[in-house]
Amino acid sequence: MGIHNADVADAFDEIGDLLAIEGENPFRIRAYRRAARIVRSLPRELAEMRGPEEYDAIPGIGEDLARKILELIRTGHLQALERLRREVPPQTRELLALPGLGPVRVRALMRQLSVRSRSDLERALAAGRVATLPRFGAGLESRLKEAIAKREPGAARRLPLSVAAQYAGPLREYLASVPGVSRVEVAGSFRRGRDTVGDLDLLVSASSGTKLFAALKRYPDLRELSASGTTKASGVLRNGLQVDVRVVAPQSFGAALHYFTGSKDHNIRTRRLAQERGLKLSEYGLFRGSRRLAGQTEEGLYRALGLSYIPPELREDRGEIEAAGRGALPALIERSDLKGDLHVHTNASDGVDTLERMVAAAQAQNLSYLAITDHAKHLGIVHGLDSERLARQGQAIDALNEKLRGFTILKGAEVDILEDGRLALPEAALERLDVVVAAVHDHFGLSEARQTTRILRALERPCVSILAHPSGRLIGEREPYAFDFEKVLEAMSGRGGCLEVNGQPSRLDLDDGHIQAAIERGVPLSIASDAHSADQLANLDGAVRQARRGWARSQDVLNTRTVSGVRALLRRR
DNA sequence: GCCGTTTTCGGCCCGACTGTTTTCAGTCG
Repeated sequence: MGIHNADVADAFDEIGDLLAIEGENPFRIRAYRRAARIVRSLPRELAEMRGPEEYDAIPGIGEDLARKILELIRTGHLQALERLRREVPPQTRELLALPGLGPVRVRALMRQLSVRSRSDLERALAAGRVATLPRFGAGLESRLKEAIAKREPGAARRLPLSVAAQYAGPLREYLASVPGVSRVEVAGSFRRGRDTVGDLDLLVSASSGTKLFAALKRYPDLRELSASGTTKASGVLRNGLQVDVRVVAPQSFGAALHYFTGSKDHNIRTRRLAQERGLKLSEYGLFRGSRRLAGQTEEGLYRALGLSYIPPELREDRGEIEAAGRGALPALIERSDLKGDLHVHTNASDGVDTLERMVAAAQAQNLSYLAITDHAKHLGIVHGLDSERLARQGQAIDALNEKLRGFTILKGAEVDILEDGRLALPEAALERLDVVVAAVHDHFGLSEARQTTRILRALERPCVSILAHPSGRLIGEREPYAFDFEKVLEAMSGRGGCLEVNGQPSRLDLDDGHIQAAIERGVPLSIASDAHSADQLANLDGAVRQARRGWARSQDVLNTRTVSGVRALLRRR
């Protein structure tokens, strides 16, 4: 059916907003918003699950929300939401996104000036009626006029992590060069390695906040400084990226880093844990009364809370706190665990570097094998290899392998899965390869049923070793195509072979939730650069970060094995 | 609305900044 987790999350978010405008109990509102976040990042589709009992088992989803999920999936509607929409005009939600407007002021606008949309607000502002309301003033009035005139949509869109990194690096270096600054860390979702970043959170250890913020104000790439106190400042870069800078003393740095890294849900959980033990956790440290028990380092903080150290990639309140309490956190994979890369291109197809240069780059990256997987010839793929060119590349690989010591090149190809599930190369050509990477590159708009059948049919071919970038998403550009991931997992767990974690910054596909689901089903991962040039082998770093967010350990990943181990596993089918 | 070694009611993270303000509410992260 048509209801996806994102639809459920959107409905809960809308309920949360409308309840807030109504002035409901803040904790009830938080429950809806929290449930929306949880549902949105769930690795499995709710519609595929058994029903209310299974929903209720998800932490943060209780009896009531389980019932609402069921209602939405069965009927496509939520009576509670429709009732709310009759009480609170749904367009008032868009007012919440404007700066300085929260539920209290939106309610005042609605009740006292009959403002129920952005255009209503625009008229009320023009008539000079807004500043007359209690707790509204001239300052807020002009800020709102400006925001509406600029047609600011409110919440700025999230940038891919790799793009945010281009701005975070220079800003960090700039702040580190300010006199009196001893340490600068980029925290927030950037540090947690999320695939997209909404703003940059920088934490600074410095003798004086005001001096630092004066320097920040002179940062050439800064468009405006919107708030600046003694310990905290906020601004916007020229590209629209929001930046928050916080200054703390060294003895609080660990606690502040923890607080500023988040996630929000992880912080709330750890603070509650402290509270249950009669302690207080804030960005200044962990305290019993006025005595500081920890705070200089994150390690010390977790230790004092009775938890093992939780790597930032896991801090999403997805069970990491419970696991850390039991000492049962996974030993996450690290970049140095990777021994090879099973998906790269050369200038034989659409890459830019030669076979030799790709091999040299892999050696420089401390890898001991590399699968060359140029595109097979297919409509729309430029310079794709046909059987004959593939055979010739195979000879070149044999010749180079002769010369190499302690390094092996595997023969492979990235083969299109055609619309009907056939592969774009004949069986005879595929059989001669060590690694066949299959991928969907067109017809993204097929129905879920047809797309799933297409992929499953390709997976019936024993020669297919790896399903590359399985969801087809391009961050910020293209949504994943519709397909049933559960069915793909089921097929993979029966047949062997692995799912790829593609390191191209705009792909990072599988995402973290899918990775976790694959691991739970025992489906191995291939962590791949999909490099189209020698320097893109560095994509492996991003793919490892993504895999860590999916709780991946070294043993969950095929290419942490030696080349003979990989060969043995690929040959077993 | 969720949750429970203080368990079916009564709690629910904690603090900074702004200006609506003259002692604090609202917003934000």
